Amino acid sequence: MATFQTLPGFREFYPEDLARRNHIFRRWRQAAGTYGFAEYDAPVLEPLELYKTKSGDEIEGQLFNFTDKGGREVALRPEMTPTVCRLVGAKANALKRPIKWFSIAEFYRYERAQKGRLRAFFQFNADIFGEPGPEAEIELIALLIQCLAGFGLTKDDFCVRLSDRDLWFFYLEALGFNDTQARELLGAIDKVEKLGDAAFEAFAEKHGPLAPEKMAAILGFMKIRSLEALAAEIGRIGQDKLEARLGDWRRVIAGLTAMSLGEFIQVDLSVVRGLAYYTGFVFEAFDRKGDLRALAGGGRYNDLVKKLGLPDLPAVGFAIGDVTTGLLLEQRGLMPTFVQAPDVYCVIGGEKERAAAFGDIQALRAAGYRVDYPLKEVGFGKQFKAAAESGAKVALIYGGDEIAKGVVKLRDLTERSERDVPRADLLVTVRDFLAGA
RNA sequence: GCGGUCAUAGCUCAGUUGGUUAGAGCACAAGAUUGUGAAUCUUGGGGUCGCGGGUUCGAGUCCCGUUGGCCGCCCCA
Repeated sequence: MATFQTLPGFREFYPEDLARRNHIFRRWRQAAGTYGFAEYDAPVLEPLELYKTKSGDEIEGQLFNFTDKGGREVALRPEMTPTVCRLVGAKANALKRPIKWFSIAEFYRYERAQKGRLRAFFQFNADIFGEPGPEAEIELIALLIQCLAGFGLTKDDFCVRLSDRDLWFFYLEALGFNDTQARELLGAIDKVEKLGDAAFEAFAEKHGPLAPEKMAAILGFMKIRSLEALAAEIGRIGQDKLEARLGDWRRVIAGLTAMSLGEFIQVDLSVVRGLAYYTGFVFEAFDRKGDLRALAGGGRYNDLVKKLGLPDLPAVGFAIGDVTTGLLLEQRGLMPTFVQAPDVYCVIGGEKERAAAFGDIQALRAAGYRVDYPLKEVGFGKQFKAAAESGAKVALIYGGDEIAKGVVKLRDLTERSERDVPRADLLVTVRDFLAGA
């Protein structure tokens, strides 16, 4: 066994693995491009303080962090959001609005690896800055859907659960809770799916038991799964803030429906996400059939840019990871197999013929064709076998007889037929052959 | 950080109540083969049996520890 092992939670990408990874990246990049998002990148290493400021000191336990030789406390990035906030914030006054940016980058988290979660992973991040209205949510959720639908996944494979922290705060306010209590209740709501009623025990210990009718209202609000039911409940409460917020919901749903994406959306107020920095809509993409963890997640974070010491800038964004996406595609049989085949494979008789072949090989390569040949002199039998196994459509045979006649034998590896081609016509003949094949 | 489970060749695995020099298939390489295809035959390389310790005359096999994979808990930006 090897003396040095790969670090836990890290992956190596052998050619087949990298081909699959690139396939995912290609689709994401394509989606972002068609939605008018500009790609950026940023440092892998950042000041530790950037993440502590955003998420609190406890975050350090989940980071790959160390002190560099200059005495700086630094960390490998665990996410892109604070970084992109800094990039955008630094030039906020000079950038055209809306600012629509995306990136594909590797992230590092010091956590125990398990299914769908590793210590090093890639994420596609997309954000819109400078647009406070729900139009930004429409655009971003549509992009999120395309980031999965681009692989052939349909509304039967995944859905986007839409929720809203503002709506919750207004609702809890209407029920008579103060801001501190509301935050704690949201923490409990986030855990109800796992813990059931026990999720509210911590709240009850601090603030006294929940009145049965309020508990029932909260549990009922969580179970809302349609815009109609939401409107009905808000109408029952009759509070102005809730009514106004319902208007934003109608716009988001209407917009996505007009994009023919309505069937991907699932109203689900049980999604609140643990992160305290989200300020409005939050959304997560889920596998509809399987038991995978969340495929993607995002939401609005209007206060974060300012919190990082930058201009006040509304923002909404999401991230989707390569690990769960890859698992889902494998499960659905939507991950293609990739073969790296040359267009042309050259069979070369000996050293003399090699010199002639090299000239043609380079000419074909300059014309953009993928050309391969045996590095060392081997028998014809082996070479023909290698040519067939390479996956090339055509073999060019450089034997002593051919060179003497000024021709190359062109073998159709599919049809197993051969013909002589004057070397002067080789480029044109190969081009026509490959174009016709 | 906690728990379960597994670890023999590049891959899939076999390996008897502990007993000689650890095997097979696939894959890879060479040859049969100095001009024609995934075949066949022959041959070869490749293992400190994850690592370390213990029991024993003797450990791939039993015991303890440890590292790593997988699964789950905590967490999940």
